[in-house]
Amino acid sequence: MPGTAKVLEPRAGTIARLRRLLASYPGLLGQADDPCWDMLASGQLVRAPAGSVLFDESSRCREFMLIARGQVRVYRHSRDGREVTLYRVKPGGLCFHSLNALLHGEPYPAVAQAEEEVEALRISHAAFHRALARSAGFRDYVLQTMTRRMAELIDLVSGVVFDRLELRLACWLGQQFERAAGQPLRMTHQRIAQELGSTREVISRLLKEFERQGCIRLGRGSIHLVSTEGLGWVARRRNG
Amino acid sequence: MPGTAKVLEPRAGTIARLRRLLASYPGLLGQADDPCWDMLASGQLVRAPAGSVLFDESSRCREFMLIARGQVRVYRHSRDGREVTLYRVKPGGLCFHSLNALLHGEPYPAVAQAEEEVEALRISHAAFHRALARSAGFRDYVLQTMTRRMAELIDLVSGVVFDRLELRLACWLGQQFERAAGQPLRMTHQRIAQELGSTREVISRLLKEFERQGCIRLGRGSIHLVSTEGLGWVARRRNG
DNA sequence: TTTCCTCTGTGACAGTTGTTACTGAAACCC
DNA sequence: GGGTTTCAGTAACAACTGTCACAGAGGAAA
Repeated sequence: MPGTAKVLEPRAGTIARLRRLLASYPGLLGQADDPCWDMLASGQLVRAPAGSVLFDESSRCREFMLIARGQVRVYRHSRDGREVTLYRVKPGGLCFHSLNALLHGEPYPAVAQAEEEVEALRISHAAFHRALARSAGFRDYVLQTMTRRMAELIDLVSGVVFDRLELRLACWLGQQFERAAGQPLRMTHQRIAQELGSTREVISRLLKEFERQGCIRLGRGSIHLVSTEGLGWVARRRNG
Repeated sequence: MPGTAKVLEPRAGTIARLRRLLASYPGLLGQADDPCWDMLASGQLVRAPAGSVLFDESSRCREFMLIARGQVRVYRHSRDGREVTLYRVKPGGLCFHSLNALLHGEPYPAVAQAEEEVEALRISHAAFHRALARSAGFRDYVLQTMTRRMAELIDLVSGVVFDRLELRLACWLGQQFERAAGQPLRMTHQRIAQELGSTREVISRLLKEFERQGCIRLGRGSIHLVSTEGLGWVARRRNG
């Protein structure tokens, strides 16, 4: 049908561009339909520098964001200055808090901070709701992603309730080294404490113990993996 | 249109019956459309006695359930025999774990146990997916409920990470007394421990302390409210 | 080099929570 | 009543975690 081809061509170009941009969203693109592409095409590409706060306890997020590059850490403060990471939003995932704000209109206390420079597709309230109403693919994507995140949160709960900090730390280190393919981690003890909801001194103490056991080697601002087995041996004693 | 009225009559009857049955689901019924009613009408009414386990760590739940009466507690075990309640499914709510199983096909380790006799509408895998694809109202309901539950879970996480058990217990008691309109709670210390992920002795110790402070009065298998203010005073020192 | 600042190490201590062990009271069933 | 089970109270202890205080190492900047 050469007649329709002309009309489709610019759209095909847009779709190809979006496909490149959102290459990390197989779950979304794989089942994207027309209304979903409409929503994506209406999105506005935005950038946020590393360290910038996307929303915090007081402000509320009014738009829906699809992260194309970089990652966002969502965490909570306690009154006495401690923190816990609740989850991370990476390319392919979505932010529960923006979803919550869009669906219920109520803000939800947490801070979202870009850990690296973030490039994201910003989608308006209206376009989001339109896509949710019309695109089966988008709905599936949202539901799938939400339930997966919920499962992570439940693991977090049972970890915090049942496991000693030593075990949680060992597991966390194991994951990090796996992601980094064994490369040394550039990370201060303070940041690990904020990750796990503890304090610097306690983390230092436990790390030093791991070093004495020959699992890791500590440097200033860095942690080197020495023995995956040793770390795994500690981590396997989990309780959950 | 008297011609169509005849056809609609049995359906209208079904809908009226379902409305009565699911009276606690305003969020669902308020926006129910035809495909949603189809799903509900296809459901099978089932009963489970108090104490029965609907699914546990090994079995997986294959159907979607809408609770019409009674409530279900979903919790996790630790290796050493402790428990934490993750959430409750009550009339009007839905079970994340069945959702997870239906959407991802993977089981998720937790136990669901009826706390009272439960009457529920059991909906098949197929009918669930059909409704999800066709009913905007059902989708909205699912998403709304899921995000609300997610918010509860996040509160649970920050409570467990930041707050002392004393505060969590005081808050929990406060909520229970509020629900019971000040009536004494019928509840053993053991069950409270399982609720909060602790042990009986610790809960006994804290409750005794509350009694000494004049907040509550303890009996065998029951707790009487003495001073809402006293309890509130403890609970207000939260950290989250 | 000197001066900061950040990060880490550490010891001592306190508070909280879990564990063990045992006691007795209350309810329940014969 | 007598025996049994469930529930609560308690004390002593151990383990874990957080807090405070301070020392010192390593870098960066002046």
